Amino acid sequence: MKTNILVITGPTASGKTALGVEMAKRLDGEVISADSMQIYKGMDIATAKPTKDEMSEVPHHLIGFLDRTESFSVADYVEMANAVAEDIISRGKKPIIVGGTGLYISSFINNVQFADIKSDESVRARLKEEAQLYGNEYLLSKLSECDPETASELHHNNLSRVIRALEVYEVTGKKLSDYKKESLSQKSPYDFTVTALTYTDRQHLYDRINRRVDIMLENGLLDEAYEVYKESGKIKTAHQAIGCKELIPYFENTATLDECIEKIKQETRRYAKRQLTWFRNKPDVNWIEADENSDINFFIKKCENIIAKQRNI
RNA sequence: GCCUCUGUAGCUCAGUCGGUAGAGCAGGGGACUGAAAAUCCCCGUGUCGAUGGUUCGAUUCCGUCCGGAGGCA
Repeated sequence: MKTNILVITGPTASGKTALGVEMAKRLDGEVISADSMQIYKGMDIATAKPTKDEMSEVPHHLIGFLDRTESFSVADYVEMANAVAEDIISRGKKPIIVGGTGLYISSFINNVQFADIKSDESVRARLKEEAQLYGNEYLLSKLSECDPETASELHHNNLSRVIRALEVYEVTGKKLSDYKKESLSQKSPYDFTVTALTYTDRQHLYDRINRRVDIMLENGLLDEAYEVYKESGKIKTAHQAIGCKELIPYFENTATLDECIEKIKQETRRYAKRQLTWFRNKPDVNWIEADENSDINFFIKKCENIIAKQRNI
């Protein structure tokens, strides 16, 4: 019988982390984080990592293991998450996926087999230059000649995706659309029970976000962001973290602190909206809908009810 | 008290030489296979401050009233 893995997701600041810890305690499990920013060392406040207490109560994996100067990708994530899950199960424990990076979670659930095509910076740079010289439309039309299927799904302004598709074709001679089909050939060895937290009234979520940003500042976000700012030249992907990049204008004296704080809040709200969009239209998501009065016990109860309907968890 | 300016989308403002209006921002929806906390796409009906008048027709012109800003005493 397949192992059933519990997944806890939802927008940022919805309460995933705390629920993950509680469910791990109840199921004798360990948490596998699914968060593209918590993988990095440092940035503990900005990425709202679980606290030291939470991590000592329950083992957490794939958090804070990578230097900020390193780059990372979904393919790396799926590979590592698979290895960790296998290890946890071999020790007789339950893996629980907790996080808000939709692409990572979906790729793990669908057991996407990423082919061994690393990104080629020189090819990317050249394509980017071509786009600047001849326009985005030109690059997309170039893609539609070698990979019409992918091209038809992309907008010419979505340069990074157009470039990636062209890069794949140039480096391997094979279409990205074909790779995609092949990548879904193997079903996951696990079953999944996906739960997603949300709030009946979006404003409640936004209130939580605004409050959490204020707390982050009280906890020393400024110092942490400054550390990241100092090494910004060396950082490849970690600089995208919300809560760090928005403070740069403040450090460079081109905006006030208040303006930057507002920006952090706004970007976080928008991020939450995108996360909701990601999961809203995915099949088999069990939504846990909270209101302003819901506490951790409410989430635990709902989650347990959902699990109770599964046979193999 | 008098004079001038001003009141249009949640906010900042265009505009209609009279035929019920449009940008930016905010916000909402969507996509998503190697940077994903990223990247990209789509979405603008609102008693045009209130009330009378002129007119076939007023948010637009005129009168009055109520907000707001400035100037003179």
